[in-house]
Amino acid sequence: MLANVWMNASKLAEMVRTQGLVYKKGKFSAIEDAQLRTAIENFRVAKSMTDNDIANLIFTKDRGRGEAFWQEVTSSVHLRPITAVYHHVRRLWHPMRGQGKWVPAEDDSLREAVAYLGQQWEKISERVGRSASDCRDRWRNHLEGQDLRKSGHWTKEEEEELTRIVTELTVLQGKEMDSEIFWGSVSHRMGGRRGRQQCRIKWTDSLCTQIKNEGSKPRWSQLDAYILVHKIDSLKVNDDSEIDWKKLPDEHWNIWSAHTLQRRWLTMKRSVKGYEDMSHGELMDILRTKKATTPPPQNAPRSRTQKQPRSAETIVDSDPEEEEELGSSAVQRTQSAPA
DNA sequence: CCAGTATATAGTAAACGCCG
DNA sequence: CGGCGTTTACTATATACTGG
Repeated sequence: MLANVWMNASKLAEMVRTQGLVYKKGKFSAIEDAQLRTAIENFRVAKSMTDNDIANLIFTKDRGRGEAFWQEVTSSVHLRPITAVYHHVRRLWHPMRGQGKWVPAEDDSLREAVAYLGQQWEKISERVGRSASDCRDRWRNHLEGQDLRKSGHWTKEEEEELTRIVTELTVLQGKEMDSEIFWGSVSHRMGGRRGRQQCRIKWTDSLCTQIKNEGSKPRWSQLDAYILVHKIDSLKVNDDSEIDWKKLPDEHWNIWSAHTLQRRWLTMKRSVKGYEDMSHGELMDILRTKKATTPPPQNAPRSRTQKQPRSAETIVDSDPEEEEELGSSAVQRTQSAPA
């Protein structure tokens, strides 16, 4: 069904409601990508086609001609709808993808193309030499309204303005401070001086975190690293690309944004020598021991720089699954520090 | 104890991506 | 195609380390 019927999103949603259909959405993991590559290669060999033939098949506008191809490829990934595979593969195989930074000449070319053609991104793509979605992103995120846009450090006033706007949109509506927000409109209400991504990152990583920590910036501690490693470990994923970062924090350990946690994970991962050639499992084995056996420097000189140490006990005893012998040692370490 | 240097972190920007 | 989210790269600054 998923692999054979082309359903758009609303049709899918309806099937979920009426038929109890289950399907997977969201970012494709590294494992799924590998499965897709294998399936495509198998198809190519079985039909004795060239890479070029495959590319033609992927990008042909004649949906009927590629029907068997898309069905077979889709069946190689679990619970993905054929429509999602179609879009994903076309992006992945796009000849103009991944060209890196835009140079000023390209920006000029894009401005000119938009002025001439309006927002016809496929046509613009041909003129500029970047994929249609790259052109659209570059335009809407960076070029449009660029004269208004500010970059660099935020002033106190800007931070207060953002806090006020977000508070109006969340707390004053009876919502959580870190609930979903339409960042496009926040950006608009900031007078376009800051873009949607600027506003979002500034809020989730900095201002919101600071408020949750009673007004002062929290510092990343060894305990946080410990919790992060063990949370990831408890997910039992095969690869870190399968982690849903939004689901990591819980009610007692929620001061760090998903974005921050991902970044922390990345640097932690890179700190392991030879991580590039390791499986996720091997990496976790190393990190589990590394983060469990390296206690924070005793009566840490670190704690002096920590303006306002938050209560560590609440955080620790909130992780019932993760205590065991390691958990209890973490409690001891941290309880002696603040107070 | 200090200066000089290596390393970690925070803040920012932007590429990359999925959904309806 | 417009909407928004996620992941990674870059860089300035803070912190740790080292030899003198």
